[in-house]
Amino acid sequence: MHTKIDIYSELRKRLTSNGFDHGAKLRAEVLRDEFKCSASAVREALFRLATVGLVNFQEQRGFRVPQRSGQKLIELTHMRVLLESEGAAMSIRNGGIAWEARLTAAHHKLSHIEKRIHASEDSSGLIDLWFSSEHEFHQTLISACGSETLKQTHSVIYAQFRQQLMKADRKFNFISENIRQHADILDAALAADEILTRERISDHLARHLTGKTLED
Amino acid sequence: MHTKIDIYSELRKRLTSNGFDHGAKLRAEVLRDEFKCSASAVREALFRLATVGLVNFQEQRGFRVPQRSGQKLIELTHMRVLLESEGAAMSIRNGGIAWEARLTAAHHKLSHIEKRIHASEDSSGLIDLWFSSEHEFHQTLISACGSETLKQTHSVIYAQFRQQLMKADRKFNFISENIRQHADILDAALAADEILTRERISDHLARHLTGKTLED
DNA sequence: ATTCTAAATAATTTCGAGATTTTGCTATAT
DNA sequence: ATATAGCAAAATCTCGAAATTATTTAGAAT
Repeated sequence: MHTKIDIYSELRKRLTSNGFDHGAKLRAEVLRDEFKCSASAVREALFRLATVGLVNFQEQRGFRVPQRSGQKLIELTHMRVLLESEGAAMSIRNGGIAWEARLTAAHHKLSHIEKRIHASEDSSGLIDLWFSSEHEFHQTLISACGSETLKQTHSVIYAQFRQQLMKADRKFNFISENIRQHADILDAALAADEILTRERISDHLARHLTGKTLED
Repeated sequence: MHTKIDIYSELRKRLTSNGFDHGAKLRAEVLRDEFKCSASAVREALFRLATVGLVNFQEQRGFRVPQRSGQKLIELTHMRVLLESEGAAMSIRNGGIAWEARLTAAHHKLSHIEKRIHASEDSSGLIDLWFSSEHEFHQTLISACGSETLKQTHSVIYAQFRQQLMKADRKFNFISENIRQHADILDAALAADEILTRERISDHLARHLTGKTLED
């Protein structure tokens, strides 16, 4: 038996990691079987997901997974740059040793996984691990900013960003560039150089501003 | 008879304009009478409001209006500065004549109301008008930024900001300072001076960063 | 062949009753 | 007096069936 929160998190996970196709219809009456609960419970979860942008809802027409869109990815990337730059700058000012330690740890973990992906032929088993480690690194970057509001907003935007890329990011052609960029961000942050950190976050995300990342 | 969207918007309006006390309990079984509908319909609306931060929800403990909090107001103000500065700068670059015209119009309307409030003894009849005009001016400021995502995020943050202030802003002690600040923002925006516009938006909102605006 | 209409089918939304959980009250013991 | 346990009342949550609305299909007319 699944609890209400399980339904929400399970759906959220699928919506951000290739569990549904873009544009797919999400019928409560169908999903209820998987979760062994009523349609209303699923419906409620879908509603909540709709207000954080991971599901589209239309009156009398049900729920759908948002379509892929180059414009949307550009906007989400822009928001990420805005929020992460600001959050990282604030963390540099307020974070102290504890934050630096957490950031170093998060980078160490991410870096290890990225190197394994870079080395191996078949990286399919490492995808989920990379997604969560990449998320953790970027989350840690802003974790000492002192604003719950900024962190919550970032988490909403990040999930939508991930959803747009759930198909595209699976080939890891970008991985060697990424390894360097993550290290560069870490260095700038540890050097407490706000301007440089902002620049490097911006550079890191720049490849999503070309409108090319969604092409298959 | 009320439709579902009416329930949502009516509750949203009350939650941002002194319709409920801070911390008040929101019982679906009670509110159903006002809307002449089932508790489930109200419950659904409350859920949706919870995910945009206008209502707090706790499992098995129902819904509440968020408490006032100096820290939260500071964070929301900071987010407004971040989003409005960026949105205004982008609008300056992309907006063109049409945007300038809309901004001038919005300012004209707001300015007219602010002067009436400044002059009159009893401004209570003008409160709602001022709220909506002030909102419209700030919304217009970022309206040509080209990013739906930024505009939607701003609208969520703005609503929460307004909710924090729904009691406090009713005395209008700040109004004469505000008249000048809005005019200054308009001037800088029309002069296409991005840096100055950013500064003036920041100055305009600065009084909410002191933690004093919530005191009665 | 195409367009329009109407019936049939399918999907979505509303609703209130029953099940579950929390909260408030009272009695008892320390 | 304070704390605890048990009981009663109230609030919340779940669910499936009924009502509403959308979509598809089939038939008729241009």
